[in-house]
Amino acid sequence: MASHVISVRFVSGFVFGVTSGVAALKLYLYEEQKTDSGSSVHRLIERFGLPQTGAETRFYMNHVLSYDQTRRTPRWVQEHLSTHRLLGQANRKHCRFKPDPSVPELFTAHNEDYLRSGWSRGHMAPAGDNKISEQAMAETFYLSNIVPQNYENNAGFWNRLEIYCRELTQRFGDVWVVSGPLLLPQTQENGRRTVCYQLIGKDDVAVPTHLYKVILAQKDPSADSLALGAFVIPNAPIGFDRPLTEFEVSLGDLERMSGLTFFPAVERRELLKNLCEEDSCQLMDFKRFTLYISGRKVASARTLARLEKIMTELKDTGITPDQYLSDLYLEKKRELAEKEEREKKPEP
DNA sequence: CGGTTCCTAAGC
DNA sequence: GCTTAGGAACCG
Repeated sequence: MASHVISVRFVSGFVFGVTSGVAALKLYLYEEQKTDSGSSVHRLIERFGLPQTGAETRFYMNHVLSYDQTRRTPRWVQEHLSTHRLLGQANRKHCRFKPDPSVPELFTAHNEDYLRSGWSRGHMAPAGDNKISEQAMAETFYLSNIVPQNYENNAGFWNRLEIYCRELTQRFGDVWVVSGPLLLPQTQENGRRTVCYQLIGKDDVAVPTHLYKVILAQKDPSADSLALGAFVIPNAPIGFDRPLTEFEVSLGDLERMSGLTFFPAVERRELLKNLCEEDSCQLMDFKRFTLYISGRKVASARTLARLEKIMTELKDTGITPDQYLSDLYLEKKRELAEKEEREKKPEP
């Protein structure tokens, strides 16, 4: 009976996100008084309070997360992707990683923990999903949104997965994504199931063994058109020969691994379609990815020498520029030539 | 796009 | 004098 009331309180708190701790406490106490067993507990709580986990939901401009004060990482980060919000001029070069000011100093990670640790700072809500606003992008650089991530994985497979999520908005109107770290057990040689993970820095930031991503996509605003995919990605290099579907898991399996219930307000979960059946779930292949990265580099080139180096190195991989990159290159070349000519003239 | 490292100028 | 902030250069 009591557990039923508590679960209702939990769901309503999640859905509306406004149930304060005080209100929850009052409801809890009300239930206690009804069973006539809580008067001393009541006084205890009023006088000393109850332990706090810091796992409460934290709201930012374009993402929402729950922080894990034990691991100094998020436990989940949720965001909403739509075509218009992916447009904008916000630039990550103006952003800097830093401790989340809303996380108590005792429980926060610091940049020094990651420096020379062997692990990169991996976004859960990606910076690239927040080009619409400088502030929204800056908030994704709070370390509350960051986990220690393998360099190659971060720049490669995970990067391609994030790009795929953004591409999904072109075929589905709305995409919701939940991302986070996992500390999965491994079976030792003696057969014992054991959780083992590295801690880095003075703050003992936990290095996840895996990362997960849950993708919910909606083609049109009718409720039965939801498609969902859940993925568990090893925190290690993953080559272009490994398809995303290789890392797909059932939602139930991921929920058991993570201890989280995703999208709890979705009513008829059995009606959810499989994302990888509704869509390709194909990440960029090596050629397309290399062309894409070259395009980004060309766009950010500041000198003609740099520009030429980018194109030379591309051709060295055996990949010939497509029309888009060729046009981008020529435009950039013209722009930089003009700029360097202008800088040459006013010479003393 | 995802990152790091190096260098300089600002600021205490 | 030293530390910090931010831009430039570089790599996958």
